[in-house]
Amino acid sequence: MRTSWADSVANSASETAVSDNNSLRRPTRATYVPPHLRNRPASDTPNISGLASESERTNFNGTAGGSQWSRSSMGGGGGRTNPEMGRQSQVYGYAGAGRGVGRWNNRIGGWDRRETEVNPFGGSDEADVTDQTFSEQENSGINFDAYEDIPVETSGENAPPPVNTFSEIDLGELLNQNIRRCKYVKPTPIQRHAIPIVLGGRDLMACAQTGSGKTAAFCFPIISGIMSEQYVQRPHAARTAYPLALILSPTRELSCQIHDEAKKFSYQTGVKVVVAYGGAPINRQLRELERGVDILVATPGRLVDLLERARVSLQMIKYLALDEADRMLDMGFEPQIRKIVEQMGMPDRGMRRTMLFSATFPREIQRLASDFLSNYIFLAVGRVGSSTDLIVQRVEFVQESDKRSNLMDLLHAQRENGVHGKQTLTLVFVETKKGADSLEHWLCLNGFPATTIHGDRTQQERELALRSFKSGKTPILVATDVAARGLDIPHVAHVVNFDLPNDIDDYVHRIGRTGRAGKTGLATAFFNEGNLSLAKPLAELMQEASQEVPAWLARYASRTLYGGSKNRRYGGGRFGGRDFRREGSYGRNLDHYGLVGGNSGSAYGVPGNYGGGYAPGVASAWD
DNA sequence: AAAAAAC
Repeated sequence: MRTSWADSVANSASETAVSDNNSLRRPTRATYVPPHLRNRPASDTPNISGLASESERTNFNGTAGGSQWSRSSMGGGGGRTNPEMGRQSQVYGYAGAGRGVGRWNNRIGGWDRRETEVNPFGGSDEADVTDQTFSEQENSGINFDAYEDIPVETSGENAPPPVNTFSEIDLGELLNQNIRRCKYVKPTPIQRHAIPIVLGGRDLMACAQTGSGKTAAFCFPIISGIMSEQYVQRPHAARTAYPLALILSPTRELSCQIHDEAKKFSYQTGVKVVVAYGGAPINRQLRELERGVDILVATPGRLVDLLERARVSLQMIKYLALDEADRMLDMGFEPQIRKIVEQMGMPDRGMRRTMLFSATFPREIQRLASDFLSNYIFLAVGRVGSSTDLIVQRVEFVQESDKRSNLMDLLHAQRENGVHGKQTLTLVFVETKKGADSLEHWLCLNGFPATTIHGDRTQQERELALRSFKSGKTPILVATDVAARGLDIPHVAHVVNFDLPNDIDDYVHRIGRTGRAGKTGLATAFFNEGNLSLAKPLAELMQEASQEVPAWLARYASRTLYGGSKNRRYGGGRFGGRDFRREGSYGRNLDHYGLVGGNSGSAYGVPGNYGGGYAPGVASAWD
């Protein structure tokens, strides 16, 4: 039987007192103090247990808490009494704590770091939270009824059902407050499905379009889970940090961005988020870690460093999330990730919750990834106007030697058509770091303020470049693939693939830097004989996104002999991936992703505009 | 073949 929340508070407080007297039986272990109870003077103890009585909790579980949230955030529609709420509250043991903490925090001043916590919602910061700001998207004319038609595939045993509103999920009042502060009115499709799956204790491999709210989808269950697990004990070694959750991403800037988001979601919850990445002074990161960490956001290299110095231990990890998971498991990263997950003391799969997220998930990477997962749910979710619908894609045939003058033409046209007062940002992708520097130099010489971001620049230069671009000071950013994934840069109107990538997945991620937050975007690609291997997948992708495929590109595509193993899912499919575990019965010739939808399994939601495959030779689950 | 990721 569970002890009550009030008991646990009293227990932790008294055990802390014992520990202070040096008479604890296990001197290397201190009782875990829940994040929201830390740094609390002992003299306040009597007040605590009195606050969250059993009756208050019952009251909260029944109607008060739920309807309060529903009323303020959902209008009248979300206020129905949900018979499941009581049960969920029992399961997660959180509802009562949420209310108790809220009142408690009002009474007690100066005991918690929350008093000095910088308000991440202050000032202009608030305007930055637009990616999932549905009120804004509604204003921009998106038809939200179309969400009903979003193709969703879930596979795996007994997937917890999706929810339609945040109020159906018992995330806790403090987190709910932050969700409101972020102006998230309604969960995005990936959030509707992913959050119940993880809160239900299941592992997850999730495939969802760029800009569809993945960060919140893995942060919410982590934060909620950490707040509701009151009885966890963490060892304390003087200089070793024991995070409960680890979020890994492939670039430093993306880790920073996730950290910033996670700070918003955990504001005033007492859940501590720390970021660690290379290229920045390690001492500041070490100090932050020493002050305590619940959620560690990191890039792999720096994390390995910290683990080898024994400044971080993964022994207490309860949640592991890999963002851009397919990149994290590709050839360059996989050994490092395997080391972190399998050889550095992290609890085995099954003893932790593991979440893998990306917009793309090649089959061979899925196979690798399944090593890290336990009886997982595979989830593929498209979204309204999947980013490729919001993005107009153009391909021009441009010889290598003509690329610069062609870019110049684009930029001049843009400058002439530009609306004054409205910042137009252009992101130019090139293949190499040297190429980035040289193109930036040339652009500046020719009167176009540009900057560049790539792995040969110092971290300071990289961050300065990103800031300068975001602010519009240098409205052109020349980038390598370091900027291809995950970065949420508002107001990018135009992505130019000056050099096309060799992998269609990289193309998908690159163009996903525009067309965000319900805005439309333009993506222009320069194609020549050097990109022949991309002809077929690119033509298929464009066809699938209802883009105009130039006749010359279609010819290249049909001539391509490559087909085979590099064959992709875009021909005839919609966005999304397919669970590689389900491919046995289809025959091995199916493209390496498979397709969302089809007539099998639990897939549902058929978009009305499906127009058939581009290339007749490509297998489709619809055929 | 290139890019990213530690000092």
